[in-house]
Amino acid sequence: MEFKDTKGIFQQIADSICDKIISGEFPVGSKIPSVREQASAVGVNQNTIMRTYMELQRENIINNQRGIGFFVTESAPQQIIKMRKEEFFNVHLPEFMRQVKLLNLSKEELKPLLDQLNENHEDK
Amino acid sequence: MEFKDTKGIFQQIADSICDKIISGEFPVGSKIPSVREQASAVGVNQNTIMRTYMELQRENIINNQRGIGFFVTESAPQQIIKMRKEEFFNVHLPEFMRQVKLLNLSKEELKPLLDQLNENHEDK
Amino acid sequence: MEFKDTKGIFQQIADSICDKIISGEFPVGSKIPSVREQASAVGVNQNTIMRTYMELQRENIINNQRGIGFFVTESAPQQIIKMRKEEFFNVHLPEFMRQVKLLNLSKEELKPLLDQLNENHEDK
Amino acid sequence: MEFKDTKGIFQQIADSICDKIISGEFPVGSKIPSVREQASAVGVNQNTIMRTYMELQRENIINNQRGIGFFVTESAPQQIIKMRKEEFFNVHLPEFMRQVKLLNLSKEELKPLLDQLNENHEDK
DNA sequence: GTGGTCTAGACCACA
DNA sequence: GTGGTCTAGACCACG
Repeated sequence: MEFKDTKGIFQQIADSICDKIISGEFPVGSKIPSVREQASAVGVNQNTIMRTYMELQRENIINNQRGIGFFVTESAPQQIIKMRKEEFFNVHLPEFMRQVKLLNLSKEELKPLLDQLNENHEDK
Repeated sequence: MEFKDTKGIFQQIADSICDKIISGEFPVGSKIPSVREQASAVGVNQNTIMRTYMELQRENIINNQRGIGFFVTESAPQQIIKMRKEEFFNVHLPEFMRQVKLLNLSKEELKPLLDQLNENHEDK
Repeated sequence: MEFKDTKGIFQQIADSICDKIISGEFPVGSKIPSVREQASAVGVNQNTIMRTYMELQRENIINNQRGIGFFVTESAPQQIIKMRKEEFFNVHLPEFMRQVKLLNLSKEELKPLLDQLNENHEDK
Repeated sequence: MEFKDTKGIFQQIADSICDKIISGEFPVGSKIPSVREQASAVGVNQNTIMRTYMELQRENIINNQRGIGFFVTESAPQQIIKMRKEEFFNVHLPEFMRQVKLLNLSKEELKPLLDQLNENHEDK
């Protein structure tokens, strides 16, 4: 049996920032909130935010212009989407299907999800 | 912003035992593996298993006959399914749909899931 | 801080036998129930009863006539009462008074106890 | 026959903390000693204290502010007193009266207790 | 510094 | 053999 490691708070914050990048809320090249702003916004210690930003910088998702702030890199959205899709198909989807099977859920019960899929399809 | 606390190993083991209860591998009234057996089976310390079992006992999913072992209670499967469904519809499904939307996934990409749903439907 | 050790099951059974000796239910010289009887009566393993009896024998409260059974000794009641009074005044009474003080209980609330005391007095 | 389970050290520590809460030594809202402090203070392992605190938290007697410490809840004193009174009248008092009867104790012998009661009465 | 989890190993009471 | 408690010591995330 393998155990999943903890998803630290800093990771969860990083995820939410990535969400905003791929949803367009933080466009390529834009400045993301400062450490202080972010810290008070999510009610967390500045150290934790700093660690989040450092991590994102290491992954080339943001970069730092000293004294000014952190900015979304050119390649950020592609990178994030690639990582997310991998994670989705390797982890979330299988786990979701396991639950669906275990609870023996019907199409009826998952109607909202099916509707969602139809909308996505239309976008293309 | 709310943060999910770490899912400790003991919790993950509890979940896997619950899985086995609702899948019928551990029927109502049956004895589940002893603390020591379970510990060596999953490669974990006895204390960790003990904590798992105590937790499940507090939730009336298993009970204890001193010197003999832990047994699956009558009400265990219903309770677990109830809890799981709540968690599914309140947490997992919304999160799953959020991902599906964010990654703009098509029906095509989720074909395995749709097949799964069709099978479940037929069982009924 | 000092911690009280466990009162084992065998001890609790011994106590209940002593109760019956000083209350007259098991008079001096009488035969107490056999290990097997006692075991099935209190729903406990025979080993546990055996240990109880051995303990009581060591304290000269009962003695053993091989092949016949265990009998209440001449000195048993005095011994027990002496031990009990010591324990009562050194342990139970102080603890009881502590609770009474902590919960700030009134005479009214302890009326049953006071009545009990009056009855005892009359007996003398 | 029912057997009382061992009162573990962690339980005894919990009781002593409850004592301090209802006696006013740990007022509502105040921080109780940290796990490490308490552990070294009572000469016990940290895990044992941790278990004590977790138990008290489950009963809503204390709550936790991450990284800061455990604090006495608003409702703690009422809860504790309620529980204690129940236990007193259902368990301790009957047992005490049983002892008093069995040992045929007189008012004279329980004078300290009666004095205690008079003091409590005056407080009201 | 705080809580929180885990390991390794011991010892106990009970069946 | 079973559960159950405790110790000693380590490591983590968070403030």
